[in-house]
Amino acid sequence: MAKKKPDKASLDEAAARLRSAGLRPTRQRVALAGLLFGKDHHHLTAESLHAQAAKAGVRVSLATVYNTLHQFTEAGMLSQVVVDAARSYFDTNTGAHQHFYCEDDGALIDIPGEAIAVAGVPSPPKGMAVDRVDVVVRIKRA
Amino acid sequence: MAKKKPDKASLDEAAARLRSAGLRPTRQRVALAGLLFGKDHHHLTAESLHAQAAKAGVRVSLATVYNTLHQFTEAGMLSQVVVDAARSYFDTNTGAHQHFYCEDDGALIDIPGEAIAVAGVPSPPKGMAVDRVDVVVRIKRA
DNA sequence: GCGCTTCTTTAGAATTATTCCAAACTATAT
DNA sequence: ATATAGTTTGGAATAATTCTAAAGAAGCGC
Ligand SMILES: [Mn+2]
Ligand SMILES: [Mn+2]
Ligand SMILES: [Zn+2]
Ligand SMILES: [Zn+2]
Repeated sequence: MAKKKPDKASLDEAAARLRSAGLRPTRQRVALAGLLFGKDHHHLTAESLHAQAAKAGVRVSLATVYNTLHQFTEAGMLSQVVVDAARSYFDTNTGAHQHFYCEDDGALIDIPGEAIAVAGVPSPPKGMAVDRVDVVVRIKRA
Repeated sequence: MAKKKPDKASLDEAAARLRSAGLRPTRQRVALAGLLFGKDHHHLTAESLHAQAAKAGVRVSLATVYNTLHQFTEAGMLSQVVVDAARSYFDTNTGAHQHFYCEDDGALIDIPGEAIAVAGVPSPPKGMAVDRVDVVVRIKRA
């Protein structure tokens, strides 16, 4: 039997996490949090999470998946990765780190934050502050 | 009087450039090339170029603007900058360089290639080769 | 220039990702 | 239990981009 739904413990943990983010632990949010944070870090899109939820037997509308992803991002539980103009990726790894992006198949691979060093970033224009520095290493089949 | 259309010399130059890229110098392509390459490097979107063309009295459909931007990019005359999931930016600066991206108003500002150094990029997975390394410095009003 | 072939342009329809909306729910506080 | 404010949802609406097929223009040999 495939392990489809996250266990109760991780769901309770998810509910607690939501409460402390000021979000009501609704059935949908708890279930999505369970799917997102119960396992290793990974990358996803609204569509892929929606599909995963369906596969796990969780009924959620796509609109709610979008709402939830944005709320979780707002709350710092997810980060957004911009690598392709056509799709929005989200990342359960919110620490400072970078990515390989495979232009052939759209796959994202983490590069640990300590690995890469960016030097020489000029100071931003007056009145602006650096929010973050994103590095995308675009790769292709050799 | 505002200088609307590029002068004849730069249009001839544009036509030559197109021919050597294997593209027929049609009225539309020559005009767009004139708007794109006659001045300093800059960033643009399909919509903004389409609007600029209209203002200069050049009749071109939006579909042709999209086609042309892609063909020019293919030919190495433009590069594409991915910073926002909602819009596709193009850049007349095709040399190696990086960008500030202002999250407040969507403005792009060049960072010279020599300024930034990225160290520690791990080698890509077997069979893959690095196409390029993009650095986006996201800034916000302080 | 003429005719032929091939490439281009274009209006408008189609596609895709995402957001909006208003009505039907539901978590939480009292 | 009730009331209230926050949530979910199906479906419509947006917006950027691509597709289609028909009409137009460029290049070539004559
Ligand atoms: Mn990761
Ligand atoms: Mn889109
Ligand atoms: Zn990541
Ligand atoms: Zn640039």
